[in-house]
Amino acid sequence: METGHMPWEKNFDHNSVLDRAMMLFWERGYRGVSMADLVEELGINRSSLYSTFGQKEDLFVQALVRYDTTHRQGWLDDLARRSDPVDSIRQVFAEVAAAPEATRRLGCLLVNTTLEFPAKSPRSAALVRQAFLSTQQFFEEQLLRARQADQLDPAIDVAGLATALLALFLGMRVLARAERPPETIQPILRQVDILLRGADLGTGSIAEW
Amino acid sequence: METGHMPWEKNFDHNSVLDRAMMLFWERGYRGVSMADLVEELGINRSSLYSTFGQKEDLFVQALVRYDTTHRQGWLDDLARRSDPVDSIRQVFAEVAAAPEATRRLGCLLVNTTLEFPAKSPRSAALVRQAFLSTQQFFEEQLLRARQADQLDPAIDVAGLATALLALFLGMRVLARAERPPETIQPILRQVDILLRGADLGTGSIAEW
DNA sequence: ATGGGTTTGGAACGATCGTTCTATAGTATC
DNA sequence: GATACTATAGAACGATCGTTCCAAACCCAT
Repeated sequence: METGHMPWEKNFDHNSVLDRAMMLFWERGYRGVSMADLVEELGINRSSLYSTFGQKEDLFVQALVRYDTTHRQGWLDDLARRSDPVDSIRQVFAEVAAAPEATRRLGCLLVNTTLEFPAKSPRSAALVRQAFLSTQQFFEEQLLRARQADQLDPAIDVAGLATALLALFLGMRVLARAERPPETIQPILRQVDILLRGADLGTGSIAEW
Repeated sequence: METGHMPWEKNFDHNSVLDRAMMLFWERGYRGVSMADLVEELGINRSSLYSTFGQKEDLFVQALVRYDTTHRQGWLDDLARRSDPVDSIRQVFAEVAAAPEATRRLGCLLVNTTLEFPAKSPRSAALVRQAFLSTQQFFEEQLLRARQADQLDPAIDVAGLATALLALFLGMRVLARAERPPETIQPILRQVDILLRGADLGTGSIAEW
């Protein structure tokens, strides 16, 4: 059969296969990808797929976890590391809005999953819930850091704004998945700025987009 | 067979059957409802189902249209008729947040559809796109009416704010579908108020929630 | 050279999918 | 009362679903 590897090690890279599976679920949704599709497009054998990743739902959960750690958590961590607290928040929206059409149209796997699963997979639901909470906490932490650095109107309700930012972010992802031209999403960025500036503060301390 | 009706008239009500089909799709998604489910839960015969509503996707599109006209357009029209322009906008968010758990958890069929369908059904995609646009226009119209009634800071970017409100609304529906306790959604209402109040206007002309 | 352990290829499983088809029940018209 | 027409009931279709199973291929250890 000519595999050219040790019989106890797989002849495919675990994470790269998982990444491709994640991509397929991202594009077509859980129910839109069949096991036959996975076997074909991952270039991995049916038996290997089951022996390494378990059932379809198991595989999906693993793909979802991987998405969460790399595309969400990793992304947010990068933003927080690279930018000011206020700018890191603005970057979240800016990067989604500025993403190339193909990427933007995928939306967010976590959001897509929420709306596709009708309480069927408790693990997925819990994962998504936790991811949303974590994103909200990201916003809240950045706002707190901004406040401490005097970059934020002290009158701002940090927790409340963090929730609204989360909702704006999720809504942006929905709009991106619908076939909206990018320029119709752009105005959201300015409204984020207004919220960050505070209700009654006409400050110029925040740089332009 | 004892049907007790004229052979040329159906023995079920078209719209009430369509409503129940819509409800099923709303709860479980397009792919989550099989034709067998529909036959069983609608109490209508398989053949009747096909002869009156066509194929599954046809039925879904009809259910989607019905949802759009009754639950979205009709709802928004009611709000606009019953309230001040500004209040009608606030009511949109207030009613979603205040809806009973069971209703809130359904989210919005149009939003759910967006994320479930990966460009598979062009009709559904077009419908959703149009519905989102119409909702955005609702916000914009109310804002314009508010401006004409001097209830709105003239400096506000009406079109931009309408887009942001749409995103906030969609995000709220996503959060509602995830298993969030209602009090975690509530803060969004205050942020909507802040946006409606304008970036640099500390007015008290807007009533409390 | 042989045997153990593991991946691989691909057939095959029952269940369910959306859809079609045939036979029957029922009421009008002629 | 025979005929035409339509809704109903339910069997049946092929296709595809997720999953399981088995034999062949492979490399190491002995």
